[in-house]
Amino acid sequence: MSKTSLIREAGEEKTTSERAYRLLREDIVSGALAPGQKLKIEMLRNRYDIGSGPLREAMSRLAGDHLVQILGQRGFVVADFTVQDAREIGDLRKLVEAEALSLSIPNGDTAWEERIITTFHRLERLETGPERGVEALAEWEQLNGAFHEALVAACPSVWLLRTRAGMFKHHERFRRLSRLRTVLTRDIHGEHRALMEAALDKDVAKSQRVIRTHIEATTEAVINAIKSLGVS
Amino acid sequence: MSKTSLIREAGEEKTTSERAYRLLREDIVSGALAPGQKLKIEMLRNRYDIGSGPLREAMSRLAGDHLVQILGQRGFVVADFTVQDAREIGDLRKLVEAEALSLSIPNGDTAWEERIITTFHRLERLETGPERGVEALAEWEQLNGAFHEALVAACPSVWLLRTRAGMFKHHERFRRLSRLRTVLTRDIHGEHRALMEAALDKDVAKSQRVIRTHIEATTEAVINAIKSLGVS
DNA sequence: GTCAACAAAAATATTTATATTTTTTATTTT
DNA sequence: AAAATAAAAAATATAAATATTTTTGTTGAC
Repeated sequence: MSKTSLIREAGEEKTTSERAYRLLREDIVSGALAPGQKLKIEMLRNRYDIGSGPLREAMSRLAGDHLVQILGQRGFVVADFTVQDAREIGDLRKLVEAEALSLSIPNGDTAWEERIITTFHRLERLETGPERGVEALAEWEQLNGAFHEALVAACPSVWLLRTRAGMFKHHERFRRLSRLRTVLTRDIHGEHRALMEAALDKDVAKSQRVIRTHIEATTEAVINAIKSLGVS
Repeated sequence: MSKTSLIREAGEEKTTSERAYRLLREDIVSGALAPGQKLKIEMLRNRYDIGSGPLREAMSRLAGDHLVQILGQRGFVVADFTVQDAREIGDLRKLVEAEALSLSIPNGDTAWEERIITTFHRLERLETGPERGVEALAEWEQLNGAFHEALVAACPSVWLLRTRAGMFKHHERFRRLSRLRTVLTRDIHGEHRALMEAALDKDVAKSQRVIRTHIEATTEAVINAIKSLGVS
């Protein structure tokens, strides 16, 4: 079985473990593997055509990311979450992202500004364009993530960025859930514009205010969505 | 070979993977496995008498904690660190621990206060007692960790506490390094006392000031120690 | 003689396959 | 209904096979 060549063609990943990690992570964040669901080795082997070794390694790594929980001698489950988790992660994201932004702004050069403008326009095109359905969700998520990342990209602390990215990724699990259910009454596009303008003005205090409000609003929307779904 | 019974006698851990995780983590944090060192499977198998499967799982998990780095098809290494890392982790710890403390204080009950007092006194006994050598280092580290944890224990956000614990643990790698080399000119004991008093007074603003100063001082000491060691 | 290019060998990492242990489920007995 | 037992399923660990990287040694050009 020449899996090797196939992997190499795909391009990036050097090992089966890495592929398993990426695939599992995607399926957990997207919700394809539901919170609380048991991750049976047998099932996953069929699903991805990957042996138990690499799968176990991938799940161990995901446990470090708090996306998978290890149950003693009883296997792995997708990490469950509650309304409380959504609130906590939102608050922590607020704390960390505001800090990262305040360090990024005074450090931002022309390339940083251009990246913000570019990612903003891509996002704008999708947000103000013709209404599209659920298929646009993954795309919006991608562009939204790129915009937020562009804002903090000039922050010199990789540990701060790493922590921010972790919280953002976790929040994505919730955001996806909420967008499937709620009509977006918020003016997200306007919030994004305000964010961009404050950053390009190099107004740290205002940027922090805006991002905090933005994340708070997102968190509230997510929490309402979760509650309406009847999740604990 | 009846390893099982041995594990069970030891008590806690249900799987070999978990034991491997604990052992490796200890050896990395303590410095027994040096930063940048290659973690060859063969070597680790001899060292711990554990098979490659569990070892690889443990290292994958440690990669999630950023204590181990995965090198494509070329194995694992102990995560290296620089002066820059020490500063960033210190700053992040400052941000997160001050926030956790400010949420803990208004939430603290009598048991919380008693725990702070208890852990402080244990630490005080060691810090003001007869001068001891390097053997007391691990003990001091343990008591210091317990005191800091007691302070934030009433914080209701598990995600915040989790992040704080991660940064604290990372900082421990640096702290150990610094204590091996530098004479402690700082009045750490006094800082700890000020910290306890501000917390028990339920003075959030003062507590935050004190903890920030305390962490800053620790970070500076660590950075000087690293520089004197000639680490990049 | 030194350096680079190449090929073979060794070392190492990774994966799969197999064996063992543990947990869960079903069945029977008290 | 509760406890005990047996059977099945699942998780975990070991050992063997496979693939990759690194090292070593050789050849040939300059």
